[in-house]
Amino acid sequence: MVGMSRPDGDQRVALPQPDPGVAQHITLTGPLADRDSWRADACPIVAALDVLGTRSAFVILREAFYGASRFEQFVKRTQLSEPVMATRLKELTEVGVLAKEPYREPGERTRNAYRLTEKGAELLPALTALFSWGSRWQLSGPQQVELAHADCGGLVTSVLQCEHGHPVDAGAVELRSMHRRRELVVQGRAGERPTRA
Amino acid sequence: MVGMSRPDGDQRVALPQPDPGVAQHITLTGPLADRDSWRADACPIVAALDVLGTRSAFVILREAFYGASRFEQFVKRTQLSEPVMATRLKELTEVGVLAKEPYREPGERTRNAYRLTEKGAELLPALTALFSWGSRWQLSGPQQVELAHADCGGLVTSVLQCEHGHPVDAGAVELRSMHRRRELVVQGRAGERPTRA
DNA sequence: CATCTCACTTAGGTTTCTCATAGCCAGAGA
DNA sequence: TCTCTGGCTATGAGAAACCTAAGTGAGATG
Repeated sequence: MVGMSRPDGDQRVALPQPDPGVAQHITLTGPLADRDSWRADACPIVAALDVLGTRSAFVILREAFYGASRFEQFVKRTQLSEPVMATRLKELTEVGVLAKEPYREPGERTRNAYRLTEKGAELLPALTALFSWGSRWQLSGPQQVELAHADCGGLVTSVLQCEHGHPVDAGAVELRSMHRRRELVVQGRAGERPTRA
Repeated sequence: MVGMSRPDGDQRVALPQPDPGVAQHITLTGPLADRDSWRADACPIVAALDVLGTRSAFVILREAFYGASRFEQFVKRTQLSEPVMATRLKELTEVGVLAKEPYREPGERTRNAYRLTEKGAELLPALTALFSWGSRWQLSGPQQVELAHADCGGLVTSVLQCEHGHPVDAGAVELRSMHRRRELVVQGRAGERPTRA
């Protein structure tokens, strides 16, 4: 997808000179410490990409967050073809990221709207993270958009935080195997679906 | 990529019954309010996907964050083929997400290590967000992994925050066009690369 | 010099994503 | 009943992402 064709105005620019790599990484703990002793068979990132692994899925999600709900809107606003749109909407509905909701305009027949479910809505941090990164490192020039906090006007980004509300530095992230922690459930808002533990 | 073939143990499971879509979306402001009046030509998400739009790129990044740096490690740990690895590493290096760094083991010839640059390291929130989402909504069963805060042991996720440190609710996000805000630069740590404005 | 290994490259083929074009069908309006 | 429209579906083709298998080439080791 690197040379991914984009139909419209391309304004990609090489922005910064990258530093010779000096970056912290995640610490592997316990039985995971020896990376060559295990395989990432159940990788959550890959599992997520099984659902959103296409450009079209991301773009459709973007428009869903921008407020689109009807087939026609999705097609027009994403510039994707109708066949792709139909396929993707069906898939995203099947996996529960979108939900069909019949609606009827006066003098029209019943049609389906596609709305984000809670599962879909929870993709916002992922989309936002890509948005911020792309904005900072890949785009330049005018005509840019940004995400702002309605309350204070500040730029919105996606940051690492632990369930106790601490800001988490990249160097302070550990990967560990999850052995049925039943006690650490905190901060789960009521009505949440599959709260682990 | 939805039916994306995965070489190893697949343990995808249908977890929750999605609700009939009722989710807040982002508010479009100013000239962007009428979504049909503009095209998302310079979409930062698409720009990001131009770089990481493949499964292999994500998986390579994952392993980079897990500590891999050598060609052989990347191949073994990602289960990707050598041709794909060579191509992807070159591309990721070219766009500045990874940087080559020559190293030499005693009794070996000089080889290249690939390390995350700052640009690459800043993808952690995006990877983490996908990680959390995939873990919560797509995976189940044992053998799962999770990200924890080294300091307190709490689960790490990616959350929305504005530049003033406020937690941002999904309903409080606005999309606006960015007209050269030179004043609002806050919180920029020294040494940061392309701080806007 | 011959051999080995690691880091790639080349060649060939399959699957998936995408597009454009052309239907199809349900229901409203004439 | 005929037509129009919006929401899909079907078909066929090109590009891209992957794979396996088989090189290549630089620098150690024997």
